[in-house]
Amino acid sequence: MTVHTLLVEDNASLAQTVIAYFDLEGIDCDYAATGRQGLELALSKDYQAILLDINLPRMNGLEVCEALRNRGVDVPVLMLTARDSLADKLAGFDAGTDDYLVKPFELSELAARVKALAKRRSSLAKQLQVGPLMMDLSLKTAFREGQVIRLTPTCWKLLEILMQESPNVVSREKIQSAIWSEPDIPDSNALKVHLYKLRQQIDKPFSTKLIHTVATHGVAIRVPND
Amino acid sequence: MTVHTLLVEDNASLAQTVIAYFDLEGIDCDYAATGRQGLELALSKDYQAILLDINLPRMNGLEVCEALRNRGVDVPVLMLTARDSLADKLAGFDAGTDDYLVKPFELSELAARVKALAKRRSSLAKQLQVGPLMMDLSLKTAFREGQVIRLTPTCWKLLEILMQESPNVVSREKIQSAIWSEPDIPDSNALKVHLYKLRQQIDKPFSTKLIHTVATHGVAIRVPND
DNA sequence: CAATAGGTTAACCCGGTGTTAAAAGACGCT
DNA sequence: AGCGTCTTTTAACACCGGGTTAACCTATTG
Repeated sequence: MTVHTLLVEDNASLAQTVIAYFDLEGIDCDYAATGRQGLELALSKDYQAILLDINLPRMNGLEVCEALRNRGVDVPVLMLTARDSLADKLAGFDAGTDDYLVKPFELSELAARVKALAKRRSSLAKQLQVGPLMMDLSLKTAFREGQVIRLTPTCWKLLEILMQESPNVVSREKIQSAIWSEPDIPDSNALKVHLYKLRQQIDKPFSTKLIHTVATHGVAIRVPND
Repeated sequence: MTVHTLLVEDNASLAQTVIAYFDLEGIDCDYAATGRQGLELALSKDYQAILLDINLPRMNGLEVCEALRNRGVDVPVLMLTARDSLADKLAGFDAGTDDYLVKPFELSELAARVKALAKRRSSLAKQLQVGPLMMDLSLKTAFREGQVIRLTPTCWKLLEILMQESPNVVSREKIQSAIWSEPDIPDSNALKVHLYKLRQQIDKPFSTKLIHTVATHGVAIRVPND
């Protein structure tokens, strides 16, 4: 069985070397040159492992990794770093990295680690995160600043949609059709009430509000200023 | 919600198979047999994803993709390739491809990727920019020199029209029919007032003015001297 | 210097949204 | 089935901010 991976690396010649070697090892490897492009690919396809250079144009490797985790992608990530500093490694694990390798490295070692990673799914659970808010999809539990948040089923769905789209604004129509299936959308102001209850749970007890209504456009969940 | 796609493929029987399968998956699919025809369709309609065969008569897939990008079309493109060579993949990303699939492929996988692409497109940050002014359509937020600009719904629409047309002058009639739908266009000087308020937000706090009225012709938003 | 296009200001009105309480419905338990 | 609890929906109301007006001001042009 072939292994499907994604390499995000701005040094084209290094990338080509790695890809050529992986080819011999039976590892299929997609390639992106920028962090942003890598993130897009990682979100659009299902890889068994992702290799991220730390230094990338547009969006660095740690940021890419964090963005992936925030959207619930739990593919194993291996970080490639030129700097052998402790700070980087720690930051890497904070961002949700599974392994790292310091440049320069042996191609054979890289291949071995990738294969190892591909075998085991990332140990991290599937979860969504927006600032201090965290939603564990497998535990079916939401937290803010470590505290458990109790949510009714509809509020859960509502929050899930908002977090998936975060930091974008979601139109009320979109929210409705996501919560209720077409025919039985409530005719009155049910959504308003659920939104209100959600706010009670998520924002009321804390100082910074995360749920924001954008007049006529809809609602967004995001950390302010961002 | 149905997904609208365009398939450009010269092999008619393969195309038919794909179209039939997509139908089952709820994916609406237009079809073109040549690159040139595909390009025309892609330019005339608004698709959520475009599937391009690399080998096409008249104009190959990469060329079609490049032509689309050059004209500012940013619809996600998935390239279908028979050759599994690195060169092709790289050339594909150069041309602005978002994803690719090597023939022969599973129909289910193709459908999955198309759906992923279509979804990503809608959540991808689309934004308008004019000099220091930036409008993020997904965040529903406008910035000037990094600062957030607070806009009322009508001012938002107004700015959107101006930026879309920038640096061209937009006539007042055009603005009106864009903001209000035909029957309920205000009879008095509502537009003047909104324009005024927009200026307050966008130009007042800064040294260079971006909104310019061109006597009797209308209004334009652009960086001066340009 | 009049005529006309565009800019400024403030007042009023209306609609979208937030809030609250109570009725209706779903669900598990005995 | 019947009870109690929790959730969802409904309805009614309060509130605030944006939209529209109209009236006045300024600039430009023939």
